[in-house]
Amino acid sequence: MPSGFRFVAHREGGILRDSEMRAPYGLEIIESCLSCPHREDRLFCNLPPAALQRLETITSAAAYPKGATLFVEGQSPRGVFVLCSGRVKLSTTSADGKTLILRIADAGEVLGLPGTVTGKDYELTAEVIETAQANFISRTDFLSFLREHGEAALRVAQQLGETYHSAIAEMRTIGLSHSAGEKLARFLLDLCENHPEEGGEIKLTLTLTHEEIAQTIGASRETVTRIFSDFKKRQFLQVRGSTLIIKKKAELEHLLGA
Amino acid sequence: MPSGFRFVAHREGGILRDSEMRAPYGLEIIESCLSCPHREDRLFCNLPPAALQRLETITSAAAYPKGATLFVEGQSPRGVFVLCSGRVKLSTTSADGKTLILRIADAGEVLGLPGTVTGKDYELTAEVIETAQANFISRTDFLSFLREHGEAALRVAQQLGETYHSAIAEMRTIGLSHSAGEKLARFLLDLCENHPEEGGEIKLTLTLTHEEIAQTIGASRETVTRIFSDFKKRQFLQVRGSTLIIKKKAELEHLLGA
DNA sequence: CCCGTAACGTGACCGCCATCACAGAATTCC
DNA sequence: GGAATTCTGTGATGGCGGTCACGTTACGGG
Repeated sequence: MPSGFRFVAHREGGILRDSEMRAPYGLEIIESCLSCPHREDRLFCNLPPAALQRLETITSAAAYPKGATLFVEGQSPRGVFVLCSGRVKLSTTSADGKTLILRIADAGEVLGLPGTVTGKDYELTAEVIETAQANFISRTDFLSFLREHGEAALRVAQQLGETYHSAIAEMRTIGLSHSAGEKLARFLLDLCENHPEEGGEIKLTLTLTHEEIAQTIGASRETVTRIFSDFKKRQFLQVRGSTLIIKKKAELEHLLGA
Repeated sequence: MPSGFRFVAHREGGILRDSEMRAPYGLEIIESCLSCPHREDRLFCNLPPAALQRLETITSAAAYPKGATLFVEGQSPRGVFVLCSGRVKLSTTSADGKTLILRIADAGEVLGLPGTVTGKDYELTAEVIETAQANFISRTDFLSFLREHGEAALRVAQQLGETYHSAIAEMRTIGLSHSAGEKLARFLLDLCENHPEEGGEIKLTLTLTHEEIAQTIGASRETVTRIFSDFKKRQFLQVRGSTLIIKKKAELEHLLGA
């Protein structure tokens, strides 16, 4: 179990404001699940009050610094982590040290779900890349909760389905591309999905290093660097610090066909 | 909807033997879910009788010849297919016709689950490669069934978790290998998992063509052929018709490290 | 502010494997 | 049983990209 694991104080009275959450409990931002801003749109939305209260009692929160690992590939599943804030890198590594990044999880996602539900070992390693707050629920508690509350089990199934979707998407970029340029183009276009186009260009903040991008698309760090400068030269995109501006999305899409 | 879709006659009386299933109903082998040999060890095991009977009413069975497609990538999800017998190829295709095979589903598996649960389009194409019998359950029926029977929702979550596992495994062979030889070795070793070793060798029946293997591991057909003959030359394995004998599993494993 | 480390940029090399092209073998199908 | 189609085997070729090597830039902490 990673160090720095601290249990959340159960809410004792009325609803607390964000500003009140800090000092009193010695925890920052960590708060009751009931008032979590992600609750509504994620895993445990619209559950009956009884279910939410039960959830409350089996949940414990903790803060993890950058570099901490929530769980490691091959471990037997301890339970799930509901990511409240921060970002987590999910990866797998081969015997000789080569690593493949599957995805970067954002706030609101539930990590360790497949392993926890099936009982098989975690198949990925979860490493914090941006200081994170996560609520932990032990496997036994979680499973009995799901058995008691069928609605929650259905939400879990949906979440798993979406995770599967994203895995397939990743497989497509790695497996169906003819060249590294195509892979990177696919990767960038995937990023564009959730960002609006304005004035013919799309602005994104890309916090990943070239190395990490390389591990995501199955290429070497050097090629990623080279292709990026190629794309810049061809005016497809611009990079300023950690912000990336896609200027010619159409051109990138044109790389996919062949 | 594919042609050849026929509804199963509901069981009217006592249990029928396999031999009795043929002529009377004009259907071969297709029978009630309640007596399906795969029921116990798969998705709907140990459900209470009420749930099973409800399941019975929303299930319709059909036979599909080799080459038929159950559903196509990009279609909006109609529902799930419980594969009673036969084998189905699950694949995805890029714009320029290159295809990637994710896995071959065997009897007992449930197909179309992620799409049906999440409501997103099917992300894969399901093509029958060995004449199949499948029970279809429409999306609306299936979802209301899951809402009524929470235990079933949990089983669905588990099934999804396992599917995810196998997807990760595939990603590892495609993404973490340094050479095509390594990919093929990984592929073969995966096949060995479910087969017992006897006398220092493992016997498998491999019904896939070189082309299909190539599409599974992300390589060209020719390289698969070449590496196979290389492995034969090195006495790692033997091929007799559609049976494949792994003679030196250790040597194959040795290829993975580097 | 300066130093140490991490991340980025770039050149040279060269091996693997995709691609093309075609020839046999083994099927399936009339 | 012969024709057509699909599958397997093999050579030649060329380019993509992985790897090594090193220089430069950015960043963060004492």
